[in-house]
Amino acid sequence: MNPSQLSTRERILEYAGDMFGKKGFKSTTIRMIAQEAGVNVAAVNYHFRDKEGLYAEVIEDIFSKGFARFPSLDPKSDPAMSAEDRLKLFIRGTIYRILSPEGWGGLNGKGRLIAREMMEPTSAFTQVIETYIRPHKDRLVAILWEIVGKGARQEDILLSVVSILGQCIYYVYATSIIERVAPEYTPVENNIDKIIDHVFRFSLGGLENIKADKEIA
Amino acid sequence: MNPSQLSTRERILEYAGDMFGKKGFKSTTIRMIAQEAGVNVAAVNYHFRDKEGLYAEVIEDIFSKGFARFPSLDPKSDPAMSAEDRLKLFIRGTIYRILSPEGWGGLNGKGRLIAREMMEPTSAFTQVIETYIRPHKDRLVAILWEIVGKGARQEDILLSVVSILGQCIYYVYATSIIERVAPEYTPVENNIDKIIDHVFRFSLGGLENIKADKEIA
Amino acid sequence: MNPSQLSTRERILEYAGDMFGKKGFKSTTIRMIAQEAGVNVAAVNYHFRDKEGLYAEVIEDIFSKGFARFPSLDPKSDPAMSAEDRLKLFIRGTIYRILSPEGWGGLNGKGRLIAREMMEPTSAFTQVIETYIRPHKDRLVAILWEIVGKGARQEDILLSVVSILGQCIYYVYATSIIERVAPEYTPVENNIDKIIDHVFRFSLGGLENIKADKEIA
Amino acid sequence: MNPSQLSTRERILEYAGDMFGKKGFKSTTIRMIAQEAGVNVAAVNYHFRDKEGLYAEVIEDIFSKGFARFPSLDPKSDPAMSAEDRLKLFIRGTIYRILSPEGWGGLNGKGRLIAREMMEPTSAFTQVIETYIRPHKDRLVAILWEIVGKGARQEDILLSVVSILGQCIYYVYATSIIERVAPEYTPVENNIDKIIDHVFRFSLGGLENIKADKEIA
DNA sequence: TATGAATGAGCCTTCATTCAT
DNA sequence: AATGAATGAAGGCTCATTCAT
Repeated sequence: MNPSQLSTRERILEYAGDMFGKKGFKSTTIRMIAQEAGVNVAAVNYHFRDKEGLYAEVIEDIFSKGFARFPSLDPKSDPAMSAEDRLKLFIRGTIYRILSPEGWGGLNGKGRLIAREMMEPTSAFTQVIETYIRPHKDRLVAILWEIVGKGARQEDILLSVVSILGQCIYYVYATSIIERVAPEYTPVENNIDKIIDHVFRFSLGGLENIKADKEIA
Repeated sequence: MNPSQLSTRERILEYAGDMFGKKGFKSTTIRMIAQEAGVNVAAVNYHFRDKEGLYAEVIEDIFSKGFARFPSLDPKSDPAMSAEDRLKLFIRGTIYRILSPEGWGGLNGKGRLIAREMMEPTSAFTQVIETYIRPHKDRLVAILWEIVGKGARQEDILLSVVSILGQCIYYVYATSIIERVAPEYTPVENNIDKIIDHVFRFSLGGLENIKADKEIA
Repeated sequence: MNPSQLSTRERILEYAGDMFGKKGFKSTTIRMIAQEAGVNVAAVNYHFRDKEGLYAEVIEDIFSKGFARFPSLDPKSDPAMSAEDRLKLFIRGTIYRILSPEGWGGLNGKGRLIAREMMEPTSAFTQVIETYIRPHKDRLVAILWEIVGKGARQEDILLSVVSILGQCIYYVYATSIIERVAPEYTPVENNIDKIIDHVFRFSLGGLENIKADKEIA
Repeated sequence: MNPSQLSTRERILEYAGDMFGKKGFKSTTIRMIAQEAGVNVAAVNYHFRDKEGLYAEVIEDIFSKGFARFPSLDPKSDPAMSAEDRLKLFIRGTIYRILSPEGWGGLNGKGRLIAREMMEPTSAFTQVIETYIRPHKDRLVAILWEIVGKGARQEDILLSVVSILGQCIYYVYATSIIERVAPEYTPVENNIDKIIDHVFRFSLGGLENIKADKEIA
């Protein structure tokens, strides 16, 4: 109700997101967060029960905001749109969400937090998977069925889902490698549209091959 | 020199690899490693100077063994082999290295350690990039030039490298998600050959599209 | 004044008694009390100034109610009664007060609180001693003078006071030991009348010996 | 082995005993103990695992030393001794153990710690009961059977055990009350022999009465 | 009268490291 | 080469209390 009360809680959440992202759960101390946020250590425990509680809210916050800003299916898309066009929108949404500064900002932003969660999910994450990730994946599956055709094998669809998402996400994971072996493409954020185009084209070609194989088989 | 000295050091290295992989650098305590290895805590500092020193040796050890067992270019390949065939060997080597139990065993093995290093490289990793990863990538680049043709844009080649490696590595990163949303494909290790086939086909299709675009352009 | 105010205050007092009894002063937190009582933490400080203030009121409350319900000299006794009979009434009152569920309920009730106070009296207790315990003891002294005879030594009287009260109170203190080494007598509350008889008989015998010795001496 | 190592551990144990006795488990901080003992806080955890581990060793230490110095059956006693004489030795041993400065020193010494344990036993205490207290009680039971005669009821024996031990221990528990209402008998330690005589005489009289009742019944 | 928010002090514990042996 | 003892720094958490409302 009172704006200053709100701001304490919000401020903690904000700085906690940054810090958890930069240093990981274990290396982040609530003392540091409290200091940055200009509040007492005990305030963290007061508002979020414990460090894990804070972490869980941070994760939930990031996902809800990220998917609100860049939904898995762009609202601009309409049913009349071709499956290919919707695939492009899907890829665009995904890459903007994970890479752009307005989204999770890649490995140097909140993206690192998510990347870490994917590798070693905490209990906070299992809920996130059901709420955000599974529906996200289901939407991609639906698009791929349309592109590859009803006669496709489910296995090929699922493996293609991985192929497409893997391409997108690798730009987050491999940031530090890209910085070293292909510095001309960093910061990755500057090349988002190029990346989107490439992933779309590459994936379309890949699906074409899947479709062809299926027909042959 | 003396076998018991060697074995203490080696034993520490062995258990440290497991533990760092399972719990991360910060959450792994040298006490735990020492206990598992049956040695005194001080022995770790004695042999590796400090925790970071031990970690660096673990990383180097994993990479040297992993690339020795599954080189980026399978020695069975020969220059007469087609670029496509060499691409398949490359993909096979990569996926076997990161996913198979004889390699890094994916996210449940030492693969987790490497995944973590990619996300937040320590000083130990920068050397590893130069020694193992850059040559690895260069080999893939060479293969792609052959497949796409000399007239391709360098940018397309690099983005395609990411597309291919991203597909492979996503199986490691996304293990926990796959376990939840597509449990029928876990453990991922059981589907290695299926995965290799798919990634190869999908990538070949992708590259086809890149090549076509180039020709059009 | 207003009933809801009264009830808040009373409710805190009630639950505080339970909790202080069960867990001791230090281990009882005002948060726990507040939660059980369904009031805000700050209400405790508001009504009782601080934790110690609450504690002092709890102690006073317990003593005043306990001695009101089971006075040291049963009102049924009258001056014409023999000293022996009054001793029995005294013992009965004491044991019922400390052990019976209608009294302090022994070590599993508020008795524990009192036991603790005896061992480590807080400032709240010194007043209780003067108000309740000293008169209680004085009444027993008077009875003993009558039984042993005016010629007794004061010292013998005082030591006998301890002998009698010690027997009674030991049933409270030693509850946990009795539970282990003589479980057939637990819960002690079920044997109150047996205990009263025994303590009376034993004490009468003891006083007989004191009297005899005195006469010899 | 090394005297200074031994002394660190021993020194902690010593000061911990004092402090736990004076302030109770909860109010005693390992910081205070460490400071008094002139060692680092972490040394406590190193040697005793945690605060509870330290406490358990303190308790065990106190009991083993107390019963070693003042056994429940004085070694001077021999089988030819009369049951009455052995009762006196038993009472003497008990009271010296709990009250004398060479023993537990009453409520101002380690006796307070034990008193607290009796009231709210920790896991450390249940073992102590079996090792020290039950055999202690069994010895008293044996003596009482001899004094009261084989025809006595077991119940009377057990209640008499409580009557005798209750008298002894009350001097510990009620120290603070005695200090106020009968200051001429404090410090209680100065009157140990008087107390022993009284408890013995009083108890002998009590048992006489029990015996008589039995015969009548 | 009563409360939710916030605080500051303090506590137990963990951990990497050092040191004497 | 290897260890047991000991340390200092830091971290998460709890708790009684205060304050503005």
